[in-house]
Amino acid sequence: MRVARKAGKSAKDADTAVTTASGQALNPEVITAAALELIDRDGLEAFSVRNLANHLGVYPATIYWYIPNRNEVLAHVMALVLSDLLPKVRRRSWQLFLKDVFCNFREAIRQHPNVAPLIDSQVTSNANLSLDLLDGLIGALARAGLSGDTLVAAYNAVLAALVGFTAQEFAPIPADTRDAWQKHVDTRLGAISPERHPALSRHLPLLSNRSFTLRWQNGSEAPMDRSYEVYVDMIIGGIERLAETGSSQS
Amino acid sequence: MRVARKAGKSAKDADTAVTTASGQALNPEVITAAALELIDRDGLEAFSVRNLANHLGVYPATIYWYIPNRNEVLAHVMALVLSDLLPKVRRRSWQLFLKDVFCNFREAIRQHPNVAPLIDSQVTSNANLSLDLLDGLIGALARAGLSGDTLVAAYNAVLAALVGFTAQEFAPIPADTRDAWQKHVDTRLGAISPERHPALSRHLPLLSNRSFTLRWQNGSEAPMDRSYEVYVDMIIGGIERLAETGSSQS
DNA sequence: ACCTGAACACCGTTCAAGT
DNA sequence: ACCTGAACACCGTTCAAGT
Repeated sequence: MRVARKAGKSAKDADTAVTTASGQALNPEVITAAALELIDRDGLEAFSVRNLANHLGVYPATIYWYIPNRNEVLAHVMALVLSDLLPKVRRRSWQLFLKDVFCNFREAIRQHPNVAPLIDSQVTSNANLSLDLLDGLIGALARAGLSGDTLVAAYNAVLAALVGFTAQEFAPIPADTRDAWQKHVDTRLGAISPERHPALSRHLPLLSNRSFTLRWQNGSEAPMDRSYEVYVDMIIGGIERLAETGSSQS
Repeated sequence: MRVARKAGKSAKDADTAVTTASGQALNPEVITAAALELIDRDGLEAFSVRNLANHLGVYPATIYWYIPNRNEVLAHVMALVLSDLLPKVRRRSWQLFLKDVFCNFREAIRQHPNVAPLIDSQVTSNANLSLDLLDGLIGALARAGLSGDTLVAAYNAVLAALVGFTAQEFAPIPADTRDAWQKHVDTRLGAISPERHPALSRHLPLLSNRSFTLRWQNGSEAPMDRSYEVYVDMIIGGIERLAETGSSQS
């Protein structure tokens, strides 16, 4: 099973050794890039340190010489995916700045949807968002006229909103959901009866596969562009209103 | 290691057999409750089907007779945690209805913070939110005057907002973050220099440990009540504005 | 300094066999 | 119908040993 490793010529292995076959250019960056590649290709569930090592043509323990544990590998992957969120254009209104960040974030995840489940665990805790970005966000809120506790609240609202929608939009949907849903829709007179759930059954045709918890495809197959636009406008509008009312309300 | 199982009297095992020692009252509900208990006590990372079986005084394979796989167990756990979100009081304004749901959701997770990482994967995909709740939410948006695509967008915004903040607030924070943060703060003149990050370094004292990505404790230790209030008001205010402008804007 | 080779202590899940 | 007992094919991580 583990043959012809250093030679790296074996065509038996599905993965071709990427680096160490030639020179020992192994380093955290190479490892992170390879990890993202694997996750993009095979999904997060299939990812393991052992697969990663295999893909790099190296023994598992080698990974640990560069990165201390699996979680840290995933943190690096998230940092890579989210490394380029800062809007390029300078000196725009704070509203447009925020809008750009929201769009960039979603776009970044859209190009690597399989990392979506990592957003909450990796973004919030360890700062994988660059300090430049955080500074930009806080600066935007300050320019909006916020300060003190209200600025703190607005910052948290923005960050919650930033990751919340996208994390869900691209969250993987269990394979059996499609069938389970089919059953639900078929027995609509049962579980989703007009008497018990009037609003739901009335608007179901409209919401079907276009809404969270009422869909069987995720954002990769069924994007939610319009909803995201409305959502972002809601957040920005909310900040505007917060700035108008002032930071006086307890 | 696996001794005196059916007798269930062994005090060597840290876990006391819960059910099957007496009668075989084993069923999905009992299993789910036991799983939640374990997750509450030991955290999600320590949870395994084998531990669960052990805790129930039963062999791992037994679990699979009632619930087909590990993910399904976790789905049941989420359904249990989120089973009681619907506001009791009837006939209030749609604004108050939404506010109640937001508060109930956060409160439910606050009582079982260790399930926070499951929110995105389990809530969005499989409908662990009851149909009653979904109907209530859609009904509230309809009462707000929304319809068509705008209602869809608003529904998605509400659901994204509902789970986004809380999932993050109670997300577990890696053990080493505290130290890593300490280092960051110590070298503030380095990484967080006033020249490079003016807004961040200016407001850092205010944001420190009170904001996402700038904290070393999660919502269990450092709650974010005020931010959540502002956040919820932003969302509800956004829906109001959306209803006023009508569903005309493309 | 960097990597091998093997081991340790776990997993989720399956399956024949018991009752 | 319900559970045992053991196995299969994996994990993350550690560590002595090589170079």
